[in-house]
Amino acid sequence: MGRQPCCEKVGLKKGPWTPEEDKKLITFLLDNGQCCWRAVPKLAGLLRCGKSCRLRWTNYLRPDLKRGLLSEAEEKLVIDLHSQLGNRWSKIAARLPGRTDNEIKNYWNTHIKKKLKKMGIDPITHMPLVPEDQLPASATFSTKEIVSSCLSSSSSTTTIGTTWSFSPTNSSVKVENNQLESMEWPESDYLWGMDDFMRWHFVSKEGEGELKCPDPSNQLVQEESWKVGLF
DNA sequence: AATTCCAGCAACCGCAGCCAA
DNA sequence: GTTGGCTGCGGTTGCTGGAAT
Repeated sequence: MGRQPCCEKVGLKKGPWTPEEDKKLITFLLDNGQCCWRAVPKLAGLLRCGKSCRLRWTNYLRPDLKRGLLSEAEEKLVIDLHSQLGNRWSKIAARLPGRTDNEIKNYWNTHIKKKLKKMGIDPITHMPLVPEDQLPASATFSTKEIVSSCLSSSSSTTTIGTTWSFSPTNSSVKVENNQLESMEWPESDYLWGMDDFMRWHFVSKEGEGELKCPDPSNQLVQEESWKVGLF
């Protein structure tokens, strides 16, 4: 039997969206809001699958999207979140205002993966890419340190990062997070809430963004700085 | 100048999860 | 408890433009 397709594909257009199609979709969604995606193409006068409309809207047409390359701070945040969450792009994207899961996934696959490999870090495990026979008796590696030193020579104050201590003799790996106490936390605990994220201080630096750890004594000022810098 | 190669990115596909009937 | 529909997610594909030959 099998499932029915999400929509009747016969006669539907595929491939790149035209400006006219974009305009129709934007106009419809701004006028009516997001309702059931299945009905959107019909109501908006588009020969597209509802899924395709949702994707186009969420990834490219939404007015709150940021475009362009990820800033250094965003890149570091993505790396850190990936070390905690793995390929859960939507969860990672939720921590980066104005960025989409698809955008981050693409950026990871095309830029960050290569960069990490070049740095000697396994992009999957975030462990150092060192042949087993070359490992010291015991060592401590920090993605924070490696990433910070390799991504930029500027003095970053970002304090996000995961520290891996492992001992080949007993194959034990100890994972520590500079912000978070344990990788074993349930997601709701070890992920930052949006409020936590908003407390970070976004500083414009020669066109690049940078996250700074907030001064706990002046949280309100830091929060406002972040918002101003970001938007 | 023409051709080939390759990186980057937009878009598609299939599956899983959720929810209502 | 089961079934079917819808939405969202993650992996993958394929097109495009720039670089290399």
